[in-house]
Formats: sequence, C-alpha cells, structure tokens
Amino acid sequence: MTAPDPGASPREHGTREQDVATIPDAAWPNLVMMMHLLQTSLERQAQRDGDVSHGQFMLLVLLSGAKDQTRGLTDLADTLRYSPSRVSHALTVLERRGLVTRRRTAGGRRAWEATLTREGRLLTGRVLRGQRRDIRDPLLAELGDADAATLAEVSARVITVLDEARSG
Amino acid sequence: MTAPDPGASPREHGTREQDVATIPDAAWPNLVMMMHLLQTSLERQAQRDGDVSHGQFMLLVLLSGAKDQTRGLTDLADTLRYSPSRVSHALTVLERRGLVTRRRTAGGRRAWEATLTREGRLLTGRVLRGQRRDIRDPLLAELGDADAATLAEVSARVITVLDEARSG
DNA sequence: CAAGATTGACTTATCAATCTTT
DNA sequence: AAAGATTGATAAGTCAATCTTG
Repeated sequence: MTAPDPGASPREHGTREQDVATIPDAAWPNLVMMMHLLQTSLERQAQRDGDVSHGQFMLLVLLSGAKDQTRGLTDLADTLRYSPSRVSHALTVLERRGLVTRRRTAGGRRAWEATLTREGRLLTGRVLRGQRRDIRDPLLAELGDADAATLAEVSARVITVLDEARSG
Repeated sequence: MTAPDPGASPREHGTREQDVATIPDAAWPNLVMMMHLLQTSLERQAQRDGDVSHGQFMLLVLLSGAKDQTRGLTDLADTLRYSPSRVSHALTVLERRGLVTRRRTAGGRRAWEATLTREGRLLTGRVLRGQRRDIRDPLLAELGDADAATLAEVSARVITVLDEARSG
C-alpha cells in the first residue's frame, strides 16, 4: 500500500517518478499514517497480551519505571496529557484487577499516588516482552541502526516541541 | 520533559553523558511517546475545529482524496485497519450530520460505498487547515527540511512493513 | 476557597451475533 | 453459503459537575 494523503494540498503530479524536492510534502501524511497504524498495533497487542488498553498500559509503564513503582496522580496525568478524570477511571479498573494500589501521599498533602503491585509488575513485563518481540524488534531491524538513531532524535525533538507548546 | 522509557531494558548507566552508541535504545520509547502526544494533539484539534473524532476525520480525509469523493466501505476499513463495525458506526454518525452519504455500488455487487457531501468537504477542509496551521507547520518548521525528509522516508518504510505484516 | 481527585452522562471503539444480497 | 454490512452489548475516553481535604 502507498500512504494515503491526509493533509497534502490537492495538486497533480506531472510524473510518477519520486520528486526528491517534494519529499517533505509527504512527511506529514506519512507520519500521520505511520502513527495511526503503529498505535493500532500497540493497542491490539496490549489487549491481547495483557487484556488492558494501551492507554491503561502506559500508566503501568510509567509506574514500572518510577522510584518505588510509585507516582502521583497529577504527575501521571501531566506526563501523558490525561485528564484527572481519565486517570481516575483507569486506575479504578486497574485497582479492581489488583494491578495497582492508590494511597494518600505522605507529608500531609491532599494528593494521591499510585503504586504498581507485584501482579502489575508481572503483567507489565509480559506485555512489554510481547511488544518488543512482535512490534519493536521487527520494526527497528527493518530500519537499521542509522535510521533508528535518526528516528530517536527526531522523536525527542518533537516531544520537546509539544512539551513547550503545552507549558510555554 | 524527557521521554519516559516504555520498553527499554532496565539497566544502569555509568555516566550521565549521552552515549552515542546506545541512542538506538531510545528510539522506541521516544517514538512511542511522540506518537502518543501527537495523536493527542490531533484528536483535540479535530474535535475543536470540526466536532469530529480523529478516527472519523480520517475517514473524511480518505474520501476527500478519492475519485468522486467516493470509496467502498471495505476499502476504507482495510486502509485504516478499521473493523467493518467501526466503519458502519462512524458512517452512521457522519451521515446523520450530513457529511457523507451511503449507497450501493453500481454493477450489481453487494457492496456499499460512501461519498463526501458538500458539507463534508467544507468541514474536512476546515479541519485540515487548522491541523496544518497549529500542528503540522510548527512541527515541520522546527524539524527543518532535512529531518522532515528523513521522517517521511522512515514513515513510509514503517507503513510498508506494517502493511506487509498484515497481508503477508 | 482552591488544589486534587472522583462521579456520572455521553461519545467512540470493539467484539460477537445477525441480517442481507448474490 | 459466503461476502458485505449492520446491530447491540460492553469497555474506554471526554467533559462538566461534584466531592474532599488543607
């Protein structure tokens, strides 16, 4: 399949040859389609290997990488751009399944924090392994180290831009 | 913010300096986070400028780029990896709003096709302009032509890989 | 009273079951 | 009967309103 063209200006091409000078015009539609397809893969895989949505899974991943497997709810929400409501609903489900626990933060604050349970750690590991095996590894292998490195850099820059657009 | 590390192997770094040889290890978490943040932006923008979900919007975009603004339902589903059900539900909403019409395909087949209405075209254009102005342009400007070109290529390759994983 | 979080109503997405046309 | 699409039940995400603690 060739990428469809969401976002490109409607214009005719004189030839079918790839026009190097206009490649940047394809950047956006390609990027949008790539993100869509990859996200779709990630969602299916998280559902299949862990019976969790990818949105829930990202919360688990954040916790699994945190000190004491614990982070504040507002912090989780800010990092992932989730609404407080979304975090709350998601944690309710995850807590019911015994994957996380919620408790008040120490220090007499009015905030709460979530902690990954042992079960949560196991599930997160299982889903991560499937993700690496079925999605990440084949993809990065296909790209090769050089392109993977470029992608890492570009992604980091995009993340920075989007972060600044939020806070700045 | 720095990218969190979903999918990276848990290992300690000896130093805080950026280790060039290990940049590819960051490719995956960066990519996952970038996709998440960008998708989030796209969803909010489509909702804001068109009162449609990004999932619905992509259907509109496919139609807007098609001959006679028309495509078969199965074709739409295949391209976007939507289930038949999802396409049907989405078109029901879009049709109710007067943005698309559904009719049987010519040629005595049992298939159906969807066509963008004039209103649908207007809305799609409006959302696309907002998307370009608020998301695409700032982002690609920040990246510069060279990186945008690389991103386009890499995205195209990823799309191909994911397409082959499906059909092959 | 305001920061921080939850609740409830509504929309979107998914999965299984069903209907329709050839 | 099988391709192509719809329907209906459930789960996830969003927005506005509300509860709670310092």
